[in-house]
Amino acid sequence: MTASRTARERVRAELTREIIEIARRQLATEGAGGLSLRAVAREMGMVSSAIYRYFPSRDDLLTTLIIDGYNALGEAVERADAATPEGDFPGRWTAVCHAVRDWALAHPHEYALLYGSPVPGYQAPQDTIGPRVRDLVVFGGILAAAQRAGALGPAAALPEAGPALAGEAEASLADLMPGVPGDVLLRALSAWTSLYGWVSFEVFGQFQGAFQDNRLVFDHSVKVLGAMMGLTRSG
Amino acid sequence: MTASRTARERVRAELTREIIEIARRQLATEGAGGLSLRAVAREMGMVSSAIYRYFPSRDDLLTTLIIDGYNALGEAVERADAATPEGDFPGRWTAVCHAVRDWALAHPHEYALLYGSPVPGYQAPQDTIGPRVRDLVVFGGILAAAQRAGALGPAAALPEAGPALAGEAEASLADLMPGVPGDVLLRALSAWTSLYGWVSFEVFGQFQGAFQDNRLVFDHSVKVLGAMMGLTRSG
DNA sequence: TGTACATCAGTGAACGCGCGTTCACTGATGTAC
DNA sequence: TGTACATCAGTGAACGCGCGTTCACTGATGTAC
Repeated sequence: MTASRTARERVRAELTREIIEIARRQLATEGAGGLSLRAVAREMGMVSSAIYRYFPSRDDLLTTLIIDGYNALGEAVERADAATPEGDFPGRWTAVCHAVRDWALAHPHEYALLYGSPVPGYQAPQDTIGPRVRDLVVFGGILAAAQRAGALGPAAALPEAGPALAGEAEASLADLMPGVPGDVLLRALSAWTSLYGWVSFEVFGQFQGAFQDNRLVFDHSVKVLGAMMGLTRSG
Repeated sequence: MTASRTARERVRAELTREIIEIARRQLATEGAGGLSLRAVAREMGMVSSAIYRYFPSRDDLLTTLIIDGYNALGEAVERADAATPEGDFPGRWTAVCHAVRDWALAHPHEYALLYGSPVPGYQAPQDTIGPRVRDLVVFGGILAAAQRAGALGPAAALPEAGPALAGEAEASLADLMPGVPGDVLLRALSAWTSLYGWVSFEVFGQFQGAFQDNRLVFDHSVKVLGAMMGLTRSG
């Protein structure tokens, strides 16, 4: 009977979903490395070996979580982009950024799984590649569309921070960088996060051979950031 | 005898160093979470409990490694800065960036320990705060000095990438962002790494209350990056 | 509709492993007189 | 310089824990005639 076969399969799908859900929750409390099949089984009220009816190994469960994570982040980014008027390219970029940040803050351990230290002993299989770049694809789409629309020019004048924001930046960073105006401090912060963002991407394997010579690209990137901060020579 | 007391103490200091050294090496092969007192003891040719004569617990050893890591990175950054002519502020910034990247690539697991996912169950004690900001202090010093020297103006015109670099960027990213000039692609890459750098800092606890309202600061930062990319409205 | 067989989910015990930490101990090294 | 005592490093056994994975099994669910 197709109906009854579907019944069994439906239970199976249901339990599989439940396992993933519990695993995700455990990730959130124990952290990336502490994911344990036995703990999942315990919470399911199953004996530990029963999990193997659903996932052939711990790594497969981890892979599923990773793929789901990239997809969740990707969907959030896609939704944020789609909700912004098509021609408002700066707005779309901003929306994407907020989507990434909001999702990450709401799912810190999943974010860590995707963009933090690689899980020791775990090698991501091919299946993760597609979902992994979903956010990038959105970003790329925005840039490409802006280019087609003629809305991608040379760097524009950077927006000034309001006095409130500049004041907060000065209050936070005055001891580290005395005398530097808040506006510059904020740009410096962007440069700093860009530096560590790059290095983390590279060290944690997010780039994996994207460029022939990472160092050259990095070097240029850093010089752009220096100019963005407004640094010039003296003496 | 002061001499003999020093002898015993010298052995102690020596072995302590050796434990740290082995632990650091293990970090490099096993990853951050896989650091094990027993494994260290094994490699020392000691019984596992003997380690407790040197470190009261696993977390203390971890703390030592973290502090040493921040200090090593900080020293590398300080050296790079000091080796650049004082008035060459863009050069100093660039040198600092390369120092961070070089150190991270040379010590990926230590970098992961410092800037990757937080180690589950580990709470960094107060002692780490000083070493943690050594690199930032250097950066702050450069900016503050540039300010005093009048070498910190409004954002300068961003440097163009040479044709070789632009070509490589286009080759790498053409499928994601078709039609976008290489020069813009490179700026976009900086913006992208800045986004994820920020989010990682915030999620992984590097900011811990630096600003009253992270979201506002982030929002401004993102708009600066949008302008840097040259995004404008259309339609 | 009813029966014989095949498929599959879940059980329970076991294997072999590694971990952090405690504790009573031995024996060497250092100290005080 | 020599002896009695205190300090300290390292030992070895043990506690109690959790892990991933395998395997022969029971019993329920689905399938074919």
